[in-house]
Amino acid sequence: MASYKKSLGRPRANDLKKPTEQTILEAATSLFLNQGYQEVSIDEVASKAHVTKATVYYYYASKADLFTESMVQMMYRIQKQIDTVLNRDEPLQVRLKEITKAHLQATVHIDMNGFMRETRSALTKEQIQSIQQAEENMYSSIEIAIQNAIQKNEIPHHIHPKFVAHTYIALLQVGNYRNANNEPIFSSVDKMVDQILQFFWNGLDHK
Amino acid sequence: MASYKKSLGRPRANDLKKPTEQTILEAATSLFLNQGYQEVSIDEVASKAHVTKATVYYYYASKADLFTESMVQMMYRIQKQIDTVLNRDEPLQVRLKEITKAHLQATVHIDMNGFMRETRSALTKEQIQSIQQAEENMYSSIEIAIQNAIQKNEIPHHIHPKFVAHTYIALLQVGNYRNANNEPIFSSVDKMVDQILQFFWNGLDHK
Amino acid sequence: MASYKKSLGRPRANDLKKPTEQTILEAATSLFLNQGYQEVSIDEVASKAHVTKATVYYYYASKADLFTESMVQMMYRIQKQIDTVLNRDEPLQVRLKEITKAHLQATVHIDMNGFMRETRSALTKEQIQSIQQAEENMYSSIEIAIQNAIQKNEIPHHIHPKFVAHTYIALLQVGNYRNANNEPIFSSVDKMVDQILQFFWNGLDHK
Amino acid sequence: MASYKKSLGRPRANDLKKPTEQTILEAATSLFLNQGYQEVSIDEVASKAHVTKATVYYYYASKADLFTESMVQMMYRIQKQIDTVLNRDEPLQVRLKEITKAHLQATVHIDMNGFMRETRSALTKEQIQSIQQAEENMYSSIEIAIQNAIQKNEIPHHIHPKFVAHTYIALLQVGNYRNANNEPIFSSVDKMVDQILQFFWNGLDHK
DNA sequence: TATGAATGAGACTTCATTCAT
DNA sequence: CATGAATGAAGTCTCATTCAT
Repeated sequence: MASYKKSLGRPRANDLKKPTEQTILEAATSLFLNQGYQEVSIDEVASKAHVTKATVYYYYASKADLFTESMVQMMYRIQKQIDTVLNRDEPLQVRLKEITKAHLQATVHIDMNGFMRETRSALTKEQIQSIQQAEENMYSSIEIAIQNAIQKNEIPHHIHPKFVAHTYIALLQVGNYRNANNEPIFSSVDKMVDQILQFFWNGLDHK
Repeated sequence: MASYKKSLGRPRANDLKKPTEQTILEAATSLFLNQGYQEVSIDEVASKAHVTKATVYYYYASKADLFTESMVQMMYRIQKQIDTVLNRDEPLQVRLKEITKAHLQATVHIDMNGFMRETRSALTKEQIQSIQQAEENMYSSIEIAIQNAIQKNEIPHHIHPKFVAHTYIALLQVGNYRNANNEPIFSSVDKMVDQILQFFWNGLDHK
Repeated sequence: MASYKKSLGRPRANDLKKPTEQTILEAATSLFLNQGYQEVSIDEVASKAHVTKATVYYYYASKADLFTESMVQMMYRIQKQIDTVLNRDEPLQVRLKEITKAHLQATVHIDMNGFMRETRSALTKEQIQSIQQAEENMYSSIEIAIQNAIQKNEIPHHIHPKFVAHTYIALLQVGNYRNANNEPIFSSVDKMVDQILQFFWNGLDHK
Repeated sequence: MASYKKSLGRPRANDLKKPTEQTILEAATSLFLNQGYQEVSIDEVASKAHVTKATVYYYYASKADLFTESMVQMMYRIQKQIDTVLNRDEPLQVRLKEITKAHLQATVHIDMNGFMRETRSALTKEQIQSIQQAEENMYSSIEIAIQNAIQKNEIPHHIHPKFVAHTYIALLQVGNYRNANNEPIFSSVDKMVDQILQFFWNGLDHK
């Protein structure tokens, strides 16, 4: 099915070819994020990674496995990126602004809630837990930043960090909304970022 | 798959029975909401509605059709319920509290964003538009309530009604979050409702 | 499924409505001839006859029945037409010319051979025989005309009437051939008719 | 439906075996010729080729594809056979006799006209053209032989080669006719061959 | 390491037919 | 006379998975 051809013999080392395993995972991640679990076929993944279906199975025992590893790796990467920003020595407001902007500019949006509904019945309990763990780690990063900000009196003491972390992520989704004509709520990303953060910051401040 | 048996031909009249068409639609709605488009098979819908696959096709030309009509009808129903509450002569805060509580207690949560990713490629343009239209109508209801509240000076003049409407719905999603152990953020629904509304109300109030 | 509406009540007698049964048969004949047995669905027949599927079944016990009656009636009609011409008091050559021309101008061509291959397994033995009988009657008409022509010394004595009758029908098929671009062998029907008859007449004349 | 069992995965190599692809094509050809397009199910083809339905789809993307390739390959084979005989250095009459006899003895008869009516709506334009092209190639072979015979003065100059080629094939069909009792027109094949050729030869000779 | 060949299970869909009204 | 509602059986096609090479 795949018509892609490789030249014969062992590939030269300086081809700086990514290991096949990683190539496959990246192809899978992108497809799963854009189309959802069921819509993506192993053939599609294989074709996008320029290998054959059997090769995908050589590295990943099942589609559910491939999905799980894709999601976990992706969330891990996002978490690292968030962490990098959050660990800077700047006011929380500044750091969140950067994260918010980055998220709204990315083409790929995470919305695990919707994802899992479709996927749940195809995964084992362990696989579901792996993914949810990775998701919670993402939330935890933000939660910790909130807690630190509380200690630095950047935000009120009485707020609930976990709730606020989720609130923040939920507000990000608003920035990704498009109506039937594919138009966002505000025409510029910057406007959107400002509105979201202002709303979020106000929301925290309940005297 | 269907174990329920009926004999061939037109069934004897029975006034107590809901029309088959509606029975099927309800079965479909519930399944689609819980499992997503791809995970639900027509056989499952049929079996849940106590009819055969062929009967489903007698009323709905395709799975995509059935899905579209399910979603549109469902969102229409939700919109009506929201409208009923919103049209009461009470402070907005009181009315939103009721809606929030109702939503968090319902077992079914709408999250069209995630839904459509999975489904997009299976639907025609017209079908997608139908669904998105119904979704926008839901948001509009809230938007209008916001606008009315602005005129009554219940909330500040400078806020953006559409943005706020989306914000509100996004916050509702937080109330539906469950972690890997299926635990919500707060143990009681009432607590959750209060927190969401307080955050929302604060968020509006940016002096 | 059929959206066609009739006005209420018993139709007026002077509507000169063809009896429903015949309307259905005509719709069926035309569809079967153009698309073959399997390609035509009862729904299509019903829709073309402006009745519902159930009405078709009210008059014809099965699709195979409907097909059989369609074919038999059609061949009977063709036979009558051929007979009318053949019974005239003119040279055989003149009479055949008329039949040939009529056949080549008709949009519908009979080719029972091909038809029956597709249909055989769907019909009962009796139904197949009915159709083949009707077909043979058609051939017989021509055969008899040949025999009469022999007695009138219009054509040689030693020829085999049945063989010649089949030969004649086979040559008619040549006139219906269209190549990949839908072009016939000769550009005008008259040219085709002349060539076929000249070939046929020569063919008979084996001294 | 298929009762023949094989285990999953790639089968052990076995040089004696015809390639699966060809086995399937042959099974398909025979079934299509005898029963027509619609009557043949992929399951039947698979079962006749001792593979599963999925294997058929591994090699042929759709039923229409399988049909197209079957017909094209079959006509190509017939054309080659005809060519082999036609290219011999013998009088045309002798060569046609051999072809005629071979055709009447074969169990499989080509009658594309009837075939295509039933099939047209299931094939793409390209597929129909492929088949018609293969058919025309068959006719061309004969046409060319006719033209050569004209140059060698074996048959009159004034005849129209394409028309005559079609005439010849049409006459072959007469030899395949069977009445309601499955009896041919003449009891022996040799008699039939003689009659057809005599008629054909006479037909050509119109002074 | 990588893959071509094959399969089993299941999905969507169509359609002839039946039956109470 | 005519039909709306329902079904059973079958058909095409997809896809995750397996296995010998």
